[in-house]
Amino acid sequence: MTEKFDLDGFLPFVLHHTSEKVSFGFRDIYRDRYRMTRSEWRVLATLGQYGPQTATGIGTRTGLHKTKVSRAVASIEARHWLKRQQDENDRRIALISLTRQGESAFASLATAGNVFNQKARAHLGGQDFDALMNLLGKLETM
Amino acid sequence: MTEKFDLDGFLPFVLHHTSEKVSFGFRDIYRDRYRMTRSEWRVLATLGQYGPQTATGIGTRTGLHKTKVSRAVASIEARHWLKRQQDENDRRIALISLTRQGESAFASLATAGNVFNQKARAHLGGQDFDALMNLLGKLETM
DNA sequence: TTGATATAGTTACAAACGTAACTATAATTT
DNA sequence: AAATTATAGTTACGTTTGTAACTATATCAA
Repeated sequence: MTEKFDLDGFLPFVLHHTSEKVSFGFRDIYRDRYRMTRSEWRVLATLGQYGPQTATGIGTRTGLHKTKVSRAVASIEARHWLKRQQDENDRRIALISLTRQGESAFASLATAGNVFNQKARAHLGGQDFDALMNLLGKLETM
Repeated sequence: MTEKFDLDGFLPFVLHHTSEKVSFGFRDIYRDRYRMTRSEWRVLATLGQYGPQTATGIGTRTGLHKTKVSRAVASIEARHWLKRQQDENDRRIALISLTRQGESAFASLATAGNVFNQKARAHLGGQDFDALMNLLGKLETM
């Protein structure tokens, strides 16, 4: 006889479900506060945390596809939160960096992000939170 | 001075990243085998596992928004994998159930799903896998 | 009973996405 | 040096999504 399938024990389902639930909690913040999409928030966060870099660099750090990065960068540029500086030696690439306004938005969201993360940490307890992060890391290399 | 923000320690980011990575592994299967979207796969799985039910019921179990359910059901119906039976007493609702072809597709994907899940379980080790599922469950009630 | 409110599900429209094709430049090979 | 291949990033196009509005039916309240 055929083995039973259980959606609630199926890792991709549970993972995605939890991820959405958690992500939406923070999405409300950057969406309501600045009307940003998730890609835009990630690009902003990456530039804020790691400093000026190319679009490819942002893609590598965030795991975003280059078209998503391209569109997010264009949209953040449109609100003057970042500027691009063409590379002299390699004219295919540009160094992207936050403007003062971009830094300020990042600072605001970074603070909110830290509060959010602390709340999650408190909810699980520090040890369990760390254990979870560790287990998620292990899944990356599946 | 302002506290540092770390994207790689930020739960929504890590969770989403891992979720995508894991989900894509299985998505390749239902996408290549049947050209289904994630919503469609979830609807199929729910009907396969829990049996005939209304669109609202599917939405409740899967966490899918009712428009997603509506579209997924319509699309699965178009390939004759499910049928709807209008309720006599309440004509707003219909009982949705898999056809024989739908059952057969579900059986095929359920088997693949179980293999996939077992692989993930083996990768982490049974105890860690269970611990992970448990921790994810705890996050649901955040 | 009739008017108001709630629920089930679909549809319309704009925004976001995925894929592939494209432009431009750089690096490598012959 | 010319031809080929690789890389950075953008654009075009069709698909999927999110939000809100809508239709239809049922329930509740006056």
